[in-house]
Amino acid sequence: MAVEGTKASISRDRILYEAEALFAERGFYAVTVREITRAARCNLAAVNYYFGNKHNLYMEVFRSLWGPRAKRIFARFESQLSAGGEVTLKGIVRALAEAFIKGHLSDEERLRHSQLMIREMARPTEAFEMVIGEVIGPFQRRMVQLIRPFMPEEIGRVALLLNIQSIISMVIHFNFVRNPIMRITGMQYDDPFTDELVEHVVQFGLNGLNGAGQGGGR
Amino acid sequence: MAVEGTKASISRDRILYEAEALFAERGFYAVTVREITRAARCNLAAVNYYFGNKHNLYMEVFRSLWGPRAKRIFARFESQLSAGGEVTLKGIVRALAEAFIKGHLSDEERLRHSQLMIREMARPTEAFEMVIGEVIGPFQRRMVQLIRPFMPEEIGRVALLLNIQSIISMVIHFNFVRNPIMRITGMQYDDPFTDELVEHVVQFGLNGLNGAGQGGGR
DNA sequence: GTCTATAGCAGGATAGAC
DNA sequence: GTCTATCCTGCTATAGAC
Repeated sequence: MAVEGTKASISRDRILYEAEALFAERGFYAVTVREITRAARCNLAAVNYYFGNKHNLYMEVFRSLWGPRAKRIFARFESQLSAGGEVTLKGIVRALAEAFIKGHLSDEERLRHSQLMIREMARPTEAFEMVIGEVIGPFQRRMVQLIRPFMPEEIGRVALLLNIQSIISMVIHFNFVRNPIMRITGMQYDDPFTDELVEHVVQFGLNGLNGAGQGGGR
Repeated sequence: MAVEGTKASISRDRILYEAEALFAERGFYAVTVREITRAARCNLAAVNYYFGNKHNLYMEVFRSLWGPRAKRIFARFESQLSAGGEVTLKGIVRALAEAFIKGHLSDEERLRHSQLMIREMARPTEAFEMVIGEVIGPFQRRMVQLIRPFMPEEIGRVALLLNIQSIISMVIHFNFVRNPIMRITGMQYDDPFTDELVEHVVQFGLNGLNGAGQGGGR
């Protein structure tokens, strides 16, 4: 609303930014207003001044940071999709994997984004309606539209959705469950490894999709 | 240690049971000792009497409920695996999917089990060492041992682990992220639907695995 | 082993100076 | 818009009666 970057909004922005990081990392209840204001290098009273209370701050994180970022990721997915000329199943899966695992965000920001989303999926709050209504729902519908032409005619609606969810489960998993993944594989989440992750998701997901509706081989 | 079911241990057991349900559903910080003791129909002081403090109670949930249950699930997986005679790749994936999605636990208990595990994976506490050292690690090694023979000779260690993790990502996803799944598919987690989930995971996972190391089709 | 009562403290929220 | 000081609730943990 207000002009970005004015003196008036600097503290407010820092609070939002730090609050998102902390909520993503540890969840609403584990984070205190004192921590947030300390991280944002401002006063304890600032959260109440700008957002009324802690809960409103949480909601505002979704409205003004998470939501717009999700839209940027979606836009990126679409532009990569149409950049490759003809749309193939492989191109769709690759665009999805890259949007979630690599994308144009910093590694830290992408992790934060996934964590907030998964927290809402696992334990919905008021933000869930926004997350599913404005982001997950539309994305899901778009994926159905994209993938349907590559699936057998007779595939059911639910079966199609489960296929899409399975691809999504991988990208979520590899983003969110980093600790055990690093521990088990011994890898760090650096560029070569995330490249390998994308390649893996594309290959595994494509083969999974290609087998849809045929009862599975071997 | 003490004889199960004696008067002496009834309150303690109820606290453990209710604490696990609450911690799984909402996480350590969102749950209060008051809630736990209210749910267990005993006094506020009981948590400190039996467990010293709230944190020890959390750890005890993992030691005496979660850990043993994980071992039962593992045993179930093994027995189903050997029950089918010859071990096939499909048999392995099916045993895994059934152990996590159906299994012999009640639906509520399985959900609880997954939720606690994922909380630790996403945000490790002291319980993480136990979870990964005694459960996830051994299971992962067993899966490597089982699946390796079906993979191309030249497949790398990390590639193999990513394939295994991808199967696991699906069963975790379909267990944990129920809210959006139900919302999106319009399905309830009843028997027919979990059957469909198992079939889907088996088929999608099998196709994903069968394509491993070949660079993806189409 | 279970209870009541309460200490002690950390948290969210507010009042009011600057 | 930002700060300090403070209120008050609700929490964990403990003391001590039964």
